[in-house]
Amino acid sequence: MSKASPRATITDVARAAGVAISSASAALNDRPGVSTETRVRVRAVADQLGYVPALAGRSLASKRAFSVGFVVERDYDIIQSDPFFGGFIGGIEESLTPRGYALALQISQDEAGSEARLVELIESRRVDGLFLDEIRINDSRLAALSARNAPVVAANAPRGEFPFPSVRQDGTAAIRSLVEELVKLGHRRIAHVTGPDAYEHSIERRDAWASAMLSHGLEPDVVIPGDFTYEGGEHAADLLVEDDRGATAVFCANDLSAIGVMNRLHRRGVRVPEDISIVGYDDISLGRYVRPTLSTVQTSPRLLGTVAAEMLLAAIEGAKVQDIEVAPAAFVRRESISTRPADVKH
Amino acid sequence: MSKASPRATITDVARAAGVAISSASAALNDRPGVSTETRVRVRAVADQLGYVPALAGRSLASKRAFSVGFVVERDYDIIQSDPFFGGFIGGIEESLTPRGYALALQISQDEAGSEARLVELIESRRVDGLFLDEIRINDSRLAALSARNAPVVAANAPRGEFPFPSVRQDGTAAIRSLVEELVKLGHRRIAHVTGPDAYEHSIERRDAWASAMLSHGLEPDVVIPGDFTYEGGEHAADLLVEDDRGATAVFCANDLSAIGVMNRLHRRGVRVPEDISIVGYDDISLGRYVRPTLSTVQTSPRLLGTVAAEMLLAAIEGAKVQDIEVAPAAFVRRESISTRPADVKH
DNA sequence: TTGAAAGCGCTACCAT
DNA sequence: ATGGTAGCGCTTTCAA
Repeated sequence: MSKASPRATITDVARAAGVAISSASAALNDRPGVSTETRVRVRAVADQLGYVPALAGRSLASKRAFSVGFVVERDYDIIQSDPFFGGFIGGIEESLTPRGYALALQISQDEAGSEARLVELIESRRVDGLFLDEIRINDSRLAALSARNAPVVAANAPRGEFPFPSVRQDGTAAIRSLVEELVKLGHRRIAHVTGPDAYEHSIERRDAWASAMLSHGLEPDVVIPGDFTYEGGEHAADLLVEDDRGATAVFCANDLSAIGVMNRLHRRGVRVPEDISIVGYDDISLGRYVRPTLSTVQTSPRLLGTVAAEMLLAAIEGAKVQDIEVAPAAFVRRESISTRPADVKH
Repeated sequence: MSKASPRATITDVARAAGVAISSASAALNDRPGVSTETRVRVRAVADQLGYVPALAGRSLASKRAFSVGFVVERDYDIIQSDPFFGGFIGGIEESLTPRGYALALQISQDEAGSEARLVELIESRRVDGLFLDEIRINDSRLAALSARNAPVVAANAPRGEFPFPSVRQDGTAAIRSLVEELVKLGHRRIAHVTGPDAYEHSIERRDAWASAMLSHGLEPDVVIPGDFTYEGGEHAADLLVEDDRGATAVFCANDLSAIGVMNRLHRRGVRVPEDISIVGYDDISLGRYVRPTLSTVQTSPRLLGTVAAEMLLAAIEGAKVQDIEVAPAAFVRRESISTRPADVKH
């Protein structure tokens, strides 16, 4: 191939096929009103010319961007170790590509920035719709986007009042069975290392833990603040060791902090699981690479992404989209839990 | 705000400001030929109307998509644990956003698919340019993209003949100093767990290791095939244990496989670093979360992303872009290495 | 400095 | 079934 031959346009195709532009368009897009013969001829000419429709033209005429946006709100350096991110995006892509849609991915460090990026994406009509995850209590993105009538699909939005359709994966059942498992192993004091209070899913996990504890007649009182990071887990471990309520098991709001807890306990001479049992949440691959391997709640970010993308495309096409609940997360027992140490009294 | 008020266009702005569309356009884009007074008035009207230029219009008229593409070639489930991915994308984003560009991210499972996606992105003019990483020997993407005159910037392309500009981070110096460090600790047999032969960077790391070994008068003969995965590392550990050449240290082509090696050795009763020292490559965060913490070569994916994006934008604007070399990767010593076990003879 | 108008590539409507 | 044509929202000449 020689120098930058300007790409063939639909006009070229029409001319070469000896038909009107409108017929060429109809033929290429499987619209009715074209004879089979014409359709075939146009197609042949089109791919002989290597014709690929230009997005900008389609976009301008059809008033659709053929892309959807996702803004990841993370510290640049933390994205690496993010559990949800990769899987969710992979899932999104999986539904998007066959439909000719692309994903515009943006990254933002903070809440204000991420809202600004979302608004910018939608207002510049760079995207036809948006994904939202990690919903905050009083999340300001919600009002900003509903005011603009943006098609939006959320992942794991809180139940109840919520302005957009959401795909959800229930984790409460898994949390209940994890508590039950620990109780069976003799544990009575099961602590919880939380996520940041600002997030709906932090609260949800905490509530699920608390209610499971209560249903076993146990007091959900050992609550250690965490922040979903490894370092937050390390700090939580320190607090736990200094705590005098003698927790023998800990349920952490995510795997990364659970691993922080685990490693810190180890460094301080506390044995896992002999002295303290640990359970995380997410099932990041890392959990299988640490020693002891981490018991956790297995979630399905990729599936959530696939479903979310399907929902969003439907919403963009004007359909009334219902919430979808995927199969609930499941408790996965690995090495990090065992029976309550014999010498602990209650 | 009420229902879907159609967004203001430049025509609305021009009319409201009482000027021609062309003047409004010039005023809004800082082009000369507009009086300060007009400029001010147009701007005022524009943001009173909440005007945001529509991408499709700009795109069609200016023949630019204002986005660039990146196709990640990964198994959907592996993306999660990918070290390079997140940082690189974060860096790209960092340079893109201030310039009004967005990133179109695609994911592909295999080589053929990823080439198809790249071609599709560029031919549909959905993007103005592309990033390439993980270059293969005889990478078919190269010809496909140069034939199409696509602006492309690669990350860590092989030195020598290469059709596109590349940002690179040298790792050979770090590998040399890692070998030197191990030699100082008394090691003589330093094995290498490779990446897949198909990748240029696998070869590069292996060559660097071999040449460092030779410069110390050591034979680079213990080469164990790996594939950059955790499981590949586990398998390599098995091979290593069964190998009779008595390696006392291993340099793995990446951190993930190094951690696989480490955990597997541990399970098989080989102590790290007492019996065998281990070094990885990448410096993924995970390396600091395992026990012992992993010695490694620290790379800078985010910086590579930032620089690559700057280069790509320049290339898109027609500039002749030179290769850029960022500060070399550095060897980071952590707990996974120590002196050669006393009982090993050579 | 300003305005008018052409045209980017496509879709969609309306005649024929 | 087919062709002509009016835009979509913007940039960019070119006259005035």
